[in-house]
Amino acid sequence: MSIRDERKQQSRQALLDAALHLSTSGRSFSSISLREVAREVGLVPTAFYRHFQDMDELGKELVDQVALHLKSVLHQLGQSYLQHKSAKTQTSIELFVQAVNHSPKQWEFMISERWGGSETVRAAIAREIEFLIEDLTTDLTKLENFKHIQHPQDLNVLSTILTNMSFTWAMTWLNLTKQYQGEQLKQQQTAFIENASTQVRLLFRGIANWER
Amino acid sequence: MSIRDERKQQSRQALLDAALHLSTSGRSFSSISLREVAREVGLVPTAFYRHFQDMDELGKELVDQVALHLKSVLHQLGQSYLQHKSAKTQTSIELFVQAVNHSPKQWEFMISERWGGSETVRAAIAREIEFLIEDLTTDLTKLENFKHIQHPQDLNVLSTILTNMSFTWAMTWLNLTKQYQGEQLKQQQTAFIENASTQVRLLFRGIANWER
DNA sequence: TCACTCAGTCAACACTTGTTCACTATTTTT
DNA sequence: AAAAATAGTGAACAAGTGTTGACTGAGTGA
Repeated sequence: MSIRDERKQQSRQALLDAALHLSTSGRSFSSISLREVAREVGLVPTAFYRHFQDMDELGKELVDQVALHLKSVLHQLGQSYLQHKSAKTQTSIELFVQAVNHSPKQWEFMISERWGGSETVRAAIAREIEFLIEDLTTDLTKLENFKHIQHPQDLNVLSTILTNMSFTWAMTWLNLTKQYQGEQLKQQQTAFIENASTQVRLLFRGIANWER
Repeated sequence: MSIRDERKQQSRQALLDAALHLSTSGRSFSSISLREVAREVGLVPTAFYRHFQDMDELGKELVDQVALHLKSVLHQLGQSYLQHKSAKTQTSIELFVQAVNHSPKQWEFMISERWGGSETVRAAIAREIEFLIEDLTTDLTKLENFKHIQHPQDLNVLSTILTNMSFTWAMTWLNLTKQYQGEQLKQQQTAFIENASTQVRLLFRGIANWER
């Protein structure tokens, strides 16, 4: 890649990073301005147009990038679940919140903009979530515990629940860090993990006794 | 109430209605302006200050009002569930989406602003949702099917799941109406109802076989 | 009846927004 | 080495924003 293309790529990425940063600092993507994003990376507003036609185009690109990131994180998470044979549900949840802690902005963006104010971003996210659910479904097919499920669409239902619930967990978890601190935070966190674990156990108890 | 107070109340309510309308027309609450709201009800921007200090205060009030509405709708829904003894899960879901259809803007506001761009609105909604979960928990206590649940916090977990999932259902349902139309819409809708029903059955199968 | 309260008006302010256009300076291509 | 391409600049625009202060006039209470 030529020097110029490389630098352009840097600026482009800086704009995307700035947008992600700004729209996960208590604001929403639809309420941040083109000028703010440009200012954040030390660029003049007009330079923005060298990279994106408008904020909507940046938003679409940002969704793609964030979704790609989350997908790899989730895949990694799934692998480490398969590795540890007799994995307890609680440790699974702990691994999950650890993953959320590792890239909080990506999770927050994906979840809060899912029903956010930008039409195009919403559409892009909906598309990515469908893929996510699809991927999870095929992963579940390979698990020993679900061999007794006859109708494949039942696994899809489970995948849908798990995905949606994990989004709620992630956001609730992140909110804890914002609301509490110190010892009280730790208390709330362990309480939450216990709660989420029970949710999963409840769900898997349903699966174990499933018949149409 | 005096004539003047009555008219003031009308304007106040008109402002709240306008805000709800604007923030559920593909936009978000944090991206609508004080002037827009005033303009929508045919008032000069400065008149806004006779009713609210700023948009945040209006937002808090709007959350209160919407939450009150949803609470009554949900209570009514719960009652009609208790009335019909052998209620099938599918008809329950159908009643639910019917309720969502009855006041779509309220549902959309509550759900999309739950993780939205306004700090104060988010806090207010979080508070209301906690109450909602609490109420549902006490309602579940009275149901015959759950008498075997020993730990009361387990019912709270179930209530949490149901509440969060119903939010996702409501939003997914409303999105169908925006994405499809005609015969294809009906197809998607019945498919969704089937899907959501399976989710509930899965959950209740877990409850039926519950033990710590 | 008459002074008073106050919801709504009007004009003005300082500021931010998206977008245009002509420009500069550096890299790439010929 | 000359010419072309282009990321970033700078000034300017029309339009929208929140908030101020002084006003008007219909309804209220003495």
